[in-house]
Amino acid sequence: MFRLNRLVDYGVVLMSHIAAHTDRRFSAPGLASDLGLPVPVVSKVLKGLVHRGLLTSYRGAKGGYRLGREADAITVADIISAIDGPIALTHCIEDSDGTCGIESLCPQRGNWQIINHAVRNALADIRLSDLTAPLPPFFEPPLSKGGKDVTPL
Amino acid sequence: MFRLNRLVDYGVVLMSHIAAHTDRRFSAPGLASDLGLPVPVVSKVLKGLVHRGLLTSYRGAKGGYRLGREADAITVADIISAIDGPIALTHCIEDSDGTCGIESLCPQRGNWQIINHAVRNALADIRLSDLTAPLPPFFEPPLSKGGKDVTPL
DNA sequence: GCAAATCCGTACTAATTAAGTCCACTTTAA
DNA sequence: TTAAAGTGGACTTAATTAGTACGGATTTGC
Repeated sequence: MFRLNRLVDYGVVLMSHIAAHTDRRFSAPGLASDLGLPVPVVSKVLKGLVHRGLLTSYRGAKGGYRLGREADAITVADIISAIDGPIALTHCIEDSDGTCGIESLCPQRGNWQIINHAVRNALADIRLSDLTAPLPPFFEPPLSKGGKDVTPL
Repeated sequence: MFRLNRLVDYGVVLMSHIAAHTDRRFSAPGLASDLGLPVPVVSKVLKGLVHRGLLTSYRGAKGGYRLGREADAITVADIISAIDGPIALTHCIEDSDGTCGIESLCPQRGNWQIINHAVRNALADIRLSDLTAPLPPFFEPPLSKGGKDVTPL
């Protein structure tokens, strides 16, 4: 179906949620309950985002995550490639192990680069700050009652 | 890896090959041997392309395939969606079976539409006539044992 | 009219990839 | 010191994709 995989889907949702409250730290369990997803899954996604610097993590009790840089300096392409690896629509672009013997002669290579660039550029043009829809108020954790999810900074 | 599936890869290669010789009909077995792919696989891909009118098929002996319309009236988005189904990067756009209980309230929907549109537009801007690299005469297709990528590095 | 070449549709199996889980470890606040 | 967090890697299961098979329909040319 030519679609992003689910983890990327989660990633975008998580990032836009976190971006909506830059003054807070969000814990993995808290985010998981916000989104109704299993903790290990959320954790896995966050892991990738941290690794690429899109999120900063804080360990220990009251630890959690916040944006690694400004929301307008993070693009959708960044998020996708953090979780999913490089955005390469076809097999031959990404791996350089030389499985294909005819390399430089390859007549299709140019074609795929045209296509790859078009898509990459499209995704690199969308910033996190353009994705303006956070989870609405009624999805937010019950802060007043023990603040189980979101740790205020 | 956020990539097109292999059949789409084949499809683009097939289409650009066929587009390079608009005066010929190409049979499925002929194309398969040009690309070094199994006939049933090529056949499957061509099927989808015919179904969407990107190719016209001719049955019977001396039958085969040719472009269904001018190369500059066929876009990469057309090819992808013919083989792979609609270009919908995330799950919640395409199926309307209501698995997602919050549908119209869904705060992420708008975000995904931004992203989907960007990618769709990028792909719809690339025409088959822009993909100018046919298989050159000296191209010797690698002998395929099934899962080989058509597009070499 | 028949045989050969070709496309058509569907169902099936195998292979690959993605999704999700688990666990032992480290870090930090109280 | 203990509990609440993140980290990293290995693992299992689920889902999807790739590829195969086959019976049928259509056209050409002899």
